[in-house]
Amino acid sequence: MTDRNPFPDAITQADVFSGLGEKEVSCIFGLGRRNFYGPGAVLFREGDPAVTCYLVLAGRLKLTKLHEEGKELLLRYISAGQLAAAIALFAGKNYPVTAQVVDRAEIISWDHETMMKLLMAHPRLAVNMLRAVIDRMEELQSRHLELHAERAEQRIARAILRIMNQSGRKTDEGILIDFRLSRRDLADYTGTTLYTVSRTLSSWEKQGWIASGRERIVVIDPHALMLFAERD
Amino acid sequence: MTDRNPFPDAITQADVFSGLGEKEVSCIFGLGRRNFYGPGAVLFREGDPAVTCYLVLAGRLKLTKLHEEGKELLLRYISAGQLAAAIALFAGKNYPVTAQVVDRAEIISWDHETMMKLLMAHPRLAVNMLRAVIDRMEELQSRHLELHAERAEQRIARAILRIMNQSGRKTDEGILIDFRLSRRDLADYTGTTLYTVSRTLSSWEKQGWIASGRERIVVIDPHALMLFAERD
DNA sequence: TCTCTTATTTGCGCGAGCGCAAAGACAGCG
DNA sequence: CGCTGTCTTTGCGCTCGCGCAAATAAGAGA
Repeated sequence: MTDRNPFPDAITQADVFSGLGEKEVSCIFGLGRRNFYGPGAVLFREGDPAVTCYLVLAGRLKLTKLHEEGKELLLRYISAGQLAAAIALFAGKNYPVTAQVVDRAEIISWDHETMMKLLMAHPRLAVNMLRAVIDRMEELQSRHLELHAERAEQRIARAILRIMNQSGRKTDEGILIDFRLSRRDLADYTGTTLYTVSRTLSSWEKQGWIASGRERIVVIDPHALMLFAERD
Repeated sequence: MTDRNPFPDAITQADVFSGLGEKEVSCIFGLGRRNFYGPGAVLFREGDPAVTCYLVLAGRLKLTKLHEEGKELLLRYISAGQLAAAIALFAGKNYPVTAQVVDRAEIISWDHETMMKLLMAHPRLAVNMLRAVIDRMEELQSRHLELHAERAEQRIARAILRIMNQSGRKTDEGILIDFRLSRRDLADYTGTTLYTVSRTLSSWEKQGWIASGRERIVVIDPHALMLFAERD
């Protein structure tokens, strides 16, 4: 993120750009708008007309879907190199989710017409996006199955392992999950409640599998969690 | 489906082909293989290497995902004009679901390399597929939210309404759901059990909202079901 | 350092709906 | 027309985990 290297390799080589030439990528980037957002900022809200697609350059978003007063579902986190709101390609749609910044984030965005022209000009880009969406579809299908078939504690275990794999940072204590993650977030992500998550984490902490503080989790024994998630 | 009109308008004008010329469509069709399948036939099984994409010309498929002995989730039905297994575009993947024929079905299929070439040659096709996948993603997200936030009976109401809208046929009794749909299927679709579905349908039958028999449901009062699904 | 706010823990009771079991209904087939 | 397998119904008990309430802990800001 220095001035000399405005688009780090990690981004220009993001999955959505694989197979595209350097020139094509910089042309695509040139048509987008870059912005910074602080923690808690809302990129778009569920129900708003979908007019803009986003690519996260740095930081992290969370996508949520609302249901009545207070109840919400945390659908997924979007981290650097990933797209959000592919839906905005298609005119006349509304965002089906709300996107909120977790950490401070840098984001590039394209409006609907621009992105559609880019897709028609670069079939490879369309195919890459198709792949990204299909991958997410698969993940969501798996979580849907878990929600249907597994007990609350197992879903919590899987959620922690999934988030750990995506965003874990190794420390001498164990694998630290590197952003604010409250009991409430985990509950919204796993389809349980704050209370159940808290009770479960407490019991794992007593067993020495994890260490946890306020909005902070360190996984000490991932293997134990895996076994727990897999067992009948 | 006469000899003179091997691909009826309903199919050649399917959403995935919108915006493509007649010549392009017939070229795409020419590269596929057509087949008939009987009820219960399995097109592909979860975990098999994904090598072929399918488009349903007539009939109906169901996509399911397995979890342990006997437990399964019914992800969605695929009816005429819809694609299945877009995942097969990408080498080295496995089918994440099982596809089974419900009624007798006619299906056209393309292997992985062919479809990938078609996508690169016809960006419009790629964009249409992207749209189809995104639409399904949205539907799955909504169902995921329901599974998380609503009680079993409300989810069953929504499921019946959704299936009714997709496949209802008007009769003098009410709106008939036009294919074999067992209590077990509904349970797998809504994430409940056969028992809960049976109890719920019985109670609605007593209220006169529906009529039901073995693997058969007629919706008499859709409005009552809607109100029931929406209420807190 | 003190205060205020927000996150977390834990006890307790309750209700939705799961799941077994057994009986009843219906379709298909010879 | 009766047999057989499958689908459906319904009673009953039990468990998971929700959800309130109240206490406690941990940051954030002045």
